[in-house]
Amino acid sequence: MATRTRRTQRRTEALSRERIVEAAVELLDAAGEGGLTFRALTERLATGPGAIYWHVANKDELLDAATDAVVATALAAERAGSAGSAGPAGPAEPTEPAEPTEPAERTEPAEPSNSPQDKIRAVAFGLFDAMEDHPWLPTQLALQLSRSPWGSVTPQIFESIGRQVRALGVPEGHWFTATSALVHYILGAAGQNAANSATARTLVPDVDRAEFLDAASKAWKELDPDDYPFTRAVAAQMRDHDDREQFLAGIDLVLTGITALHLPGERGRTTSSAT
Amino acid sequence: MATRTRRTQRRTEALSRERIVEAAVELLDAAGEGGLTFRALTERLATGPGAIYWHVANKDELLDAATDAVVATALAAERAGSAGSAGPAGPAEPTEPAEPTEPAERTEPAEPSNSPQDKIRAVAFGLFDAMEDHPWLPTQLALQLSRSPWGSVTPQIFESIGRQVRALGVPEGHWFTATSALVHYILGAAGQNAANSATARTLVPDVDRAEFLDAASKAWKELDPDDYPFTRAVAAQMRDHDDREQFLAGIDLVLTGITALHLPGERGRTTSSAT
DNA sequence: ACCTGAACACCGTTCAAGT
DNA sequence: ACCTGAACACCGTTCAAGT
Repeated sequence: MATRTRRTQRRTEALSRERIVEAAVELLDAAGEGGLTFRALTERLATGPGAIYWHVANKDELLDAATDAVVATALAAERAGSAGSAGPAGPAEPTEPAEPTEPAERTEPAEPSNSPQDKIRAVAFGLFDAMEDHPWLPTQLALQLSRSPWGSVTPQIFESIGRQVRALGVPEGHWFTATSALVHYILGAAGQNAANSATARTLVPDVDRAEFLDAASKAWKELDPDDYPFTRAVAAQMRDHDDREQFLAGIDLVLTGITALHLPGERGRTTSSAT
Repeated sequence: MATRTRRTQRRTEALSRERIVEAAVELLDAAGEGGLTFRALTERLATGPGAIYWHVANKDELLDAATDAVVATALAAERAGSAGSAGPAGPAEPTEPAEPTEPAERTEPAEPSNSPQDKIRAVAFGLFDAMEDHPWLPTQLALQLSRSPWGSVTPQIFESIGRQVRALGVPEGHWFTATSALVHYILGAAGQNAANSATARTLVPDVDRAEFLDAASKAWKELDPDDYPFTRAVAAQMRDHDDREQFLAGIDLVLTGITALHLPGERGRTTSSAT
């Protein structure tokens, strides 16, 4: 009732950069890009703005730190999953069968084999999931990239993917190209997917994701037939696609390109595909 | 002299949505994301904010319109270059022997052949150049994608690439996957490159791009050897890479994956590579 | 129908002052 | 060294009023 929202929690731990970043992530998760405000932060942390500025230079730095933290967690979680080279790594990750339209016997690499390809897929899905959990992540990633292209986040992702590119046997001269291609595809596709999910949740909360894609598909079908013949033709495919399956197919496509172009001897072996 | 900046130009043409978007692009080009302000716009167009709001719902819509306009121009410019459809698709695609590691006799497809591959490269470089000319474009693209994933810009790019994927002979069932992979790579890689250029220009105006990459490369070499062995190893490659050559190599990599995976009969023919 | 411009609510950031 | 909180400059947006 009081117009003055009372401080939600007495400050138990001293203010610290870490605590501030943590609160920032919570605010972003709860209310999106617009939810992170120095005033909201101030209230949640039970301080004044000056206290925050003591630990953090400005809002951009805070956003970068939040982005860094979330990406680091995603990559660390993945690394743990494939950690012990020995570990049987548990049964088959029965998270959920997904069950999209029909096929997709397995959407993801069910058994975490230790091949470089599977590790790349694991890293990719780690980022994929992080973007679904934190819908603000793709945008912030793009913003940070434009602020400092080779800043703190890029090396993290680059390293995770690059190690596996090296393990694949790609000759050193092509490491940069191959890794860049993978990273660009992964960030782009995962981001697009996260945007879909977020829009489905936000714009039409009562409607599920399938219905959202259905609406988008219908919009595509109503495009000008002269200007957009291809997009119209592919509208149904867009509606019916399963995200994770599609994402995985794209990764395999890039992996196939890498092996075909840079591992002339082993075309057949590397990528799974239909087989 | 007067503290009040006099209206820079008497309004010659009536205010229109088109004129507003044009001014918005000019402001973005001149001063970046922060340069577009309703106050700046108001002054440049010699009006009040209310007039602008008569033609445009809000700032997001204006940014979307500016993004749309720039992308449309980029794609139209490319389309003009490769007009004819009659082409018998040429002999055996002697586009270029690739030969990555050192030479780069010519960075881009010099002669605009009519093969689908070359048209894809042309579209890609059209977007690449647009992002270099308009450093705010990658970020706005990402923002628009997160606002309305299948909005107005996506179909434009999707259509341009997708038509060529179809012309490539990719079976219909794979159109969506193949086109998505190409689009994600192109947007991601072009955006990263644009960020590099923009940072080189902005942060260190007196220093050229090569020196900027040199600095970034040095930063990579100083990363923790235990945590970042790959990134450190690839730092020199990052420093020495030629942007357009690299960009093209990535496109060819994805194209190779598409042909290898989806055109089983014609592995040799499509993408140039070493042959 | 189209435009004006004062006013409002909100935001990032600063800084003199406290402990 | 770390925190407080009032104050400042600026921004997107609204709206009663004009033509």
